[in-house]
Amino acid sequence: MVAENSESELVPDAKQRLLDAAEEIFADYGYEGASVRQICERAKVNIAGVNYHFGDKENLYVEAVKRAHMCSARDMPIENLASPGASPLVRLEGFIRGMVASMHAPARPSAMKLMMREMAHPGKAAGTVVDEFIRPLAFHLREILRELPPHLDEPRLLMTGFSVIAQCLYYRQNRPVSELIFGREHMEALTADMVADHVVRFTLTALGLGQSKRHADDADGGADQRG
Amino acid sequence: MVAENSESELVPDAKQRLLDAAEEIFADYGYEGASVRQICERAKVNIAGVNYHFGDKENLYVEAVKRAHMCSARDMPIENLASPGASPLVRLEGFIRGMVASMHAPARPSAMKLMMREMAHPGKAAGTVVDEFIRPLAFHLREILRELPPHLDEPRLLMTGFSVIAQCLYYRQNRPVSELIFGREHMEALTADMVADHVVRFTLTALGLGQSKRHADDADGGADQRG
DNA sequence: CATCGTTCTAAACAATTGATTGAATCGGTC
DNA sequence: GACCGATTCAATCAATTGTTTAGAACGATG
Repeated sequence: MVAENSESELVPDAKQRLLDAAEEIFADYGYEGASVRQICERAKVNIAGVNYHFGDKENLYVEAVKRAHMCSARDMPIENLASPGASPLVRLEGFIRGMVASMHAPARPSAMKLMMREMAHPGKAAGTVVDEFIRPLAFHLREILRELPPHLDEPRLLMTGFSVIAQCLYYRQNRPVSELIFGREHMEALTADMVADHVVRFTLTALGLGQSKRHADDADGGADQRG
Repeated sequence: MVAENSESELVPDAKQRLLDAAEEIFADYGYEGASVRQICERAKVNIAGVNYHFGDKENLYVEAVKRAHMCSARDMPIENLASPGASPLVRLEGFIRGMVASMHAPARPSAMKLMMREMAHPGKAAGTVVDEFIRPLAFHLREILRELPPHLDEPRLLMTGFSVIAQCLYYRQNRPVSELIFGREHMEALTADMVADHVVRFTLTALGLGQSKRHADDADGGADQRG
């Protein structure tokens, strides 16, 4: 039997170390840009370890992506923020705020980077990630939008969801180029709360649910979540 | 002297063939994933040609990206659609429609793919592309938004521009994963005009410039541009 | 024809890649 | 201690990588 993990194990298992290192290296350099030697060096594991524990480089990549998406799924706004009894409006706001927050400061940055990289150019691990993580999130948002007052037909529902997700994803997908355009300091001045407030207001106003019961105009700053 | 190009030259120069091939291969497989042999094979050029004409692989990549951005800059909404005398509202609508159109069906797909790949993970060629192409576009949009009725402060101006660009970029950056989620047929049902109409309406409504002089509610379809 | 610079070609370069081998080491069980 | 499966190790594999070399082919000029 495999030793699993003894209770007083300060350093993780070699297999876990390989997954940790693979997550970082693959996230930074991509699949082709990363070498198994580089990964094994960071993981402090012999080169043959990747073949012993995972078979080959490709399978190590797939397993790293799978674990990355499982780790990133925890702080996503599908479970923790969506109180099923609340009104669709507050559920939409919760969805946006949760998504902006997890994009702005993910619990595991390298896991998020790796997942976004795989989503930008879907490979062998994309199907699993979409099935277990992305699609439920997208359907969850669509169900929220479906219940909202301006009842839309299906294509409009789809595009409205895209408009919401696009605004949230932008600050992660296009942060490097945005920093090149406007300077890093201008981008770092945009906190998660500012971005979330803007996206919520922009989206709700676009849906015609704007200044009804929302905060008046500007200068609120009452950020409750994200302790 | 270099031969440049004789007038009755049916097949492009070897240097041009290398750039064409590099554009496609780099766009499809990325910098590390592409090999100079693969590029030279498609370009029907000897392996040493890349070293003779460009020095090394990296410089070939940079030149390919530069040319790709110059080609893609032609059908972008900064010059052809922005009539400087028009009102900022119609200029914003023109900006959005032009950007959505060039994202939906770019004149050179591989050039667009290569440019987006470089922007996703900025490398040696990102600075040039940003300076000569992306930043003017972003500043152009910001100037339009600055003149619009709801006069915003700088951070809000920035985020509003991001909301606009994010919606346009989404359909190019996240098309593969969107097809995985909802199926290719549902994505292909979204024509460029539908997307442009939605983004224009969504954005103008969000800015409080909604149903004033725009088309009434739905079912218009009067797409003028894009002959 | 001879000479020059430009361009292309075949061949090989050293280096790195992912993958594999067989032996050594470790931790239990008999 | 002997045995066993699990794990790790150093060493090496064939293949591919980007790069370079020397020489041939080309066209123009003298």
